Amino acid sequence: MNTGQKRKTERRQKEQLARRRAILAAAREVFFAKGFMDATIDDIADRCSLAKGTIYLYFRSKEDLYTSIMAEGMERLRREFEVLKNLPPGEPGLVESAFRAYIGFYRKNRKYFRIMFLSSQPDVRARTPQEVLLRCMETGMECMGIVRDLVQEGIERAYYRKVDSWAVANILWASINGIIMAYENDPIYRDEFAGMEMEKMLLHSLDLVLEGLKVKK
Amino acid sequence: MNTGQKRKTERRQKEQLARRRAILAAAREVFFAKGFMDATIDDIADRCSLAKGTIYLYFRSKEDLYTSIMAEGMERLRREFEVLKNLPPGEPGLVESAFRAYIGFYRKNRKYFRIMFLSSQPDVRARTPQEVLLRCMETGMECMGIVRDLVQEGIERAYYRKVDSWAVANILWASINGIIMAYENDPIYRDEFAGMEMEKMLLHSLDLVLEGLKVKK
Amino acid sequence: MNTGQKRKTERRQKEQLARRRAILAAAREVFFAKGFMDATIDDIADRCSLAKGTIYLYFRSKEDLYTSIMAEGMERLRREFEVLKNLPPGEPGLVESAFRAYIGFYRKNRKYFRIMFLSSQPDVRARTPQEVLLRCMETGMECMGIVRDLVQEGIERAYYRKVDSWAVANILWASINGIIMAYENDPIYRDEFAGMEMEKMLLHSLDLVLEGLKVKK
Amino acid sequence: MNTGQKRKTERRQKEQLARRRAILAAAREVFFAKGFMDATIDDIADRCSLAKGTIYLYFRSKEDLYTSIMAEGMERLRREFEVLKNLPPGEPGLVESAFRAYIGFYRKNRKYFRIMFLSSQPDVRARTPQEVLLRCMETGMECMGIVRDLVQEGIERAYYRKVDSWAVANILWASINGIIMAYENDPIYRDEFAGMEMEKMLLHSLDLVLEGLKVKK
DNA sequence: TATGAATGAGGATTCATTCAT
DNA sequence: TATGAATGAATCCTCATTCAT
Repeated sequence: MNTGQKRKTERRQKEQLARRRAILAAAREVFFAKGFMDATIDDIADRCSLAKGTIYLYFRSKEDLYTSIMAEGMERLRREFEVLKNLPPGEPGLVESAFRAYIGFYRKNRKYFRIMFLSSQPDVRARTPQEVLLRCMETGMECMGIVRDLVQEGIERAYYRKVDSWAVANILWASINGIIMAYENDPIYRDEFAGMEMEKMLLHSLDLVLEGLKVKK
Repeated sequence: MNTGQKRKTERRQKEQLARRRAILAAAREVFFAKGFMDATIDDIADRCSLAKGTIYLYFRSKEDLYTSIMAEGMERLRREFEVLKNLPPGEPGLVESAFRAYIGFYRKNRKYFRIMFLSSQPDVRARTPQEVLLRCMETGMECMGIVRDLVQEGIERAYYRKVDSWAVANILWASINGIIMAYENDPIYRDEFAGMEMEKMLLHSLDLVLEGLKVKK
Repeated sequence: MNTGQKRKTERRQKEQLARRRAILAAAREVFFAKGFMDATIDDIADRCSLAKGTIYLYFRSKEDLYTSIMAEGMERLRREFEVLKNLPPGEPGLVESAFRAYIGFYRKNRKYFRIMFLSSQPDVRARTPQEVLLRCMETGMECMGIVRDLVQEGIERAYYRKVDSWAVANILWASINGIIMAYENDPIYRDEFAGMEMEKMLLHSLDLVLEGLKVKK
Repeated sequence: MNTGQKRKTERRQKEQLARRRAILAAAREVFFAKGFMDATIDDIADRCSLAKGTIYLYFRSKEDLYTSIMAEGMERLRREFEVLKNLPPGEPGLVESAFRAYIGFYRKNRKYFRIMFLSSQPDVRARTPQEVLLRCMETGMECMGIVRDLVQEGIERAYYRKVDSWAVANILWASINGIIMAYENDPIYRDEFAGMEMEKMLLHSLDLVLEGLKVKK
């Protein structure tokens, strides 16, 4: 009630938030490095110099931690795409911007990918609460919605052929994911096999799809 | 030495092969249903009515079993693509045929997908022998090589623009994987979100890319 | 020193007592409901809306709390029996009165029974300070002493045979406990098996023993 | 099928039984000494020189072990009482024989008592499968049924008053339990307080009840 | 005095792998 | 070769207790 107490509470909340963040940071590193199965709570506790029990004051379980990282990644993605909403409409090249935004997101958050999009093993799924999966999917849908709108606008302005803009958004999305996944799946893929930098491959892909979208003269 | 012994040996080898197949079949079912982490050797032994110890006479470890399934899937894929080699060259629509071959493969081997392409978690990777990963990748490359040749031929016959045929093969491949993955990742995706059957989405994607490949008049 | 301070101290002491009682009340409910093993200090702290640390300002340990409840029960029992001391001596039926007093106590304090008489598991014992066990036993002895006196009086007035009055007191006591325990041990016992209300069974028992005590004509 | 195999199987079964017994023996000692809460699977494994995991090949859980001991005790009790069924009917003193049988059982199986009759804490109950509790109760009922029959016979032969023989059986049973419990609850009880050996006390109790049963002349 | 965050020892259970028969 | 009993390392989570504020 009085200001002293209020301050105290505030500081405590700040500390709690900081602690939570520290744990999440540790968990991120450990999960990124080892995956769900091989990561241990001890690893995480050690890395943030807290007692094992403390982790459980902030997160209910190993799964809870894992899905928190998933949600974190999705939130980052959402933020990256928010920017696109504020682009001046009507210009050509907006789809390309979206594409580049996604690439940018990937570049900045490589490690999240495995956790966000590649966790489809039944064992991992079994441990992920439906609710979290749904929230992740919704975020993805939201981002794809933005892409769809951009495509739709291009169609309306006669830059693009009359295609199903929602499908195109999905396809663009999936293509990027597929390419990233191929590269991520094996570090040697890039140089030895694909013979091309991932980014160059992604731009190739963009070019191909955009070309396919264009109205023919 | 004598024919009797030979026969005996032959029969024994046959039995061994059958045993090995039975174990693989059991492992397939179990891994498909539960994923690597949640599957147990007991599950597999029970399902093929063999003793746990017997499994270890045929496979070195749980990982060995898992990667054998991976290799199995790859082999199936290779066989599916072999057909494409024998198509009469020069006709248009060959790329589409390859695309459809891949879709066909997926339709017949849905469950292999997770194991073949989605096993990129570091924990699973850590347990997969490099050698197996390489073999899988080679098979993939081989298949993509076929697609590349088809694209290349299209370019030479002036059906397609002069693009990097290897990149296009990779992109086609990745797009399909990306789309399948999106659908596989969540069964509710299809109806609730994408609003479209996976196959229709795949064909959309093919259309888009092919359109992007075509020479403009 | 001055009256102001004194009042302050008094109020503080009152508050402390109230706090202590609140904690005991919470502990009672929790121990009654869950037993020692499954009860947690958190449960207790939550139920009395105090911080976990506060509990430790009033009680040394979980065991301390538990044994305090034991002592509490014994104190209630003692109070119930105090009444018997003031009964007009010499009348017949005094033993029956004692018996009924005990039943009355049980009826009012059912939940204490488990804690008072059934805590003989070595694990619970190991955590109970000798001193508390002794105090409990002394209280029990005191109450049995009253019963013994009543029996003794009956003998002297030639209502009863010349038996060991102390043994009889013990036996009466044990019989009641045994019967109550049988019923308490399983709620289904009463209806399904014993085919009789506990109280009726207790009175049967009293009747049998009293009959055994009576001088034969 | 062939004799060799059969023998093998037989021996294996024998070994398994022996192992199971060894584990039970170890568990008995540990549970007797420490109670459920303080006993650990490690204790038990150590005591029978087996690996912890081996325990779980024979028993599903710590609870399963505990209740197996309970059942064991009940089985011993049943066997002790079986003898009574074969007593020549019609003689006086049969009830006394039953009483003595129970005392004999107790003397031989002291440690089972805590586990059989004193496990009424809600926490212990919560971990005991209903089914086991029921089976235990049934065995108890069966034994009491024998006592009831003996009482009934006494009534029919006019040795005893016309009382509810089932209630008397229950009361006899409960009295013994109550007395044993009092002594068991604290080893110092016997000498310091009751001033009498438990067995003497039990016989006192028997005397009292029998006297109460007798027909008065 | 009251708080409640932090601690970390402790224990049940699982399961891949081995090995005696 | 086939068996399946035995192993024991590995790990998640709980909770009584402490202590800085």
